[in-house]
Amino acid sequence: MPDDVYDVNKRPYHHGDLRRALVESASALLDEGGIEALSLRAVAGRAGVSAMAPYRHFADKAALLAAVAEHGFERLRARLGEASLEGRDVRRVLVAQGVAYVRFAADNPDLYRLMFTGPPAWRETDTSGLAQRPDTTFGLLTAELAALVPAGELDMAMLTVWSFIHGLASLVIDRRLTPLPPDVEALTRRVTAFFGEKVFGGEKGQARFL
Amino acid sequence: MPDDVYDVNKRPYHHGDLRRALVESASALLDEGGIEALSLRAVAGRAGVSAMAPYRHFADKAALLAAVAEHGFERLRARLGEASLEGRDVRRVLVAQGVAYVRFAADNPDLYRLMFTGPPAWRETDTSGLAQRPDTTFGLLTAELAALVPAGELDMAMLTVWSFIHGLASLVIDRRLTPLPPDVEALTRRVTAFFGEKVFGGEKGQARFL
DNA sequence: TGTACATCAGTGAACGCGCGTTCACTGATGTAC
DNA sequence: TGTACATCAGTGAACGCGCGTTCACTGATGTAC
Repeated sequence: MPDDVYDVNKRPYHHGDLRRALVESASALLDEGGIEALSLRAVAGRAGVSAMAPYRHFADKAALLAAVAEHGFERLRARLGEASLEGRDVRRVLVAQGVAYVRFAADNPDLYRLMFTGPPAWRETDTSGLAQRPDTTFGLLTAELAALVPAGELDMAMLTVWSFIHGLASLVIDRRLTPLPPDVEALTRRVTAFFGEKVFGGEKGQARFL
Repeated sequence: MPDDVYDVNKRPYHHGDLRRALVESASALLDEGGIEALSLRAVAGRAGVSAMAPYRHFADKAALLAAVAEHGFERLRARLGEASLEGRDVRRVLVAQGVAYVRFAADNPDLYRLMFTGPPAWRETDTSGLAQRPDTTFGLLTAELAALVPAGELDMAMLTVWSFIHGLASLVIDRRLTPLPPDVEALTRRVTAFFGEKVFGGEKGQARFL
């Protein structure tokens, strides 16, 4: 009989990095079965751990969901960061970020819903830290705007941009565009460019793009 | 002892208009306790009827929810219709409709979420009839656009407007604007006017509004 | 280096709950003759 | 006008399920001396 030391299948009693593993299990479950598949027991089971183990790392289910959402924002931020490298033309970057934003939502619809709408229990909670810190998602998306609009319009422009892209992403993942266009990404590119041209195209006398 | 005929509290065995009563009970529960409070049993109970009675009128819970959402779209459509009477200036009407739209969402957040996102079970279902018939909500909101944009841009303009206003409404009801502005309605008016001016303000040589 | 012991990170059984839905039923209504 | 009977619209008990969470526990680890 092999000693336990040599039994690869024998998991150590202590996991080592269970918190991270739980967040990843939860994200995977969300991806595969949607928010309904995301039960605490399923998350624990997928991480190879008993149903009670998560309580060592999270106060309750809501706390785990918050960590999943936070992880989602990190991933979205990374995508937007990549998009901002697509050239030096500010308008082109904005379109690239818009496309990346909608693509992220389309690739992770249930995660995106969790990030923004969350479970009903969050309604009264302050979850502002998740999305609005200026160095995070929203900030990245709108950091370029300062170069395009007068200072006095910056707040309005930021809110306009965010509303537009969030609305577009939401309509796409909730299947509210009918008939669903065959190429969502091409549509996103077109409408984002249209929006950008209208809102920023004529500013400061610069040439329109696209 | 009074005869049953004289007992006002004695409900007749047959309800008479239970279907409508159930939709109204469900809407009220949604308003009071959110989507989590909307169980089939609670809906039946509030209508003063046994837990099984709804099955005479709806195939299952999802069918009841669909009826509630449909009712919501009717109410939203009525609000937008009223807003369109606020004058003859097309841009002014568009702003009024935008404000009415966001106000509807803010007044009925859980209903609005049900209408657009719905329960997970709807994800694969075709619910397009709810929102996209051209004579309904979306159509009302964008019917005015034809006067403002070239025919070739109409599709893009409609999608832009809808994305913007749906995104704004969603951010408001999901509390994603921090700090929450003290007067959401004033903010809505400002940003909608800003959006309208940017997107339609310079078209066809007409003067900008607001 | 060895040992005692506090602390940490898991286990596993069980509880209580509300849910959607099934089942077999009964009271009320409408209609053919 | 009366009656038989099909159909409609409700009742009420019960089922099975998965859930989040509680409880008391045990194995593993780190540290003071």
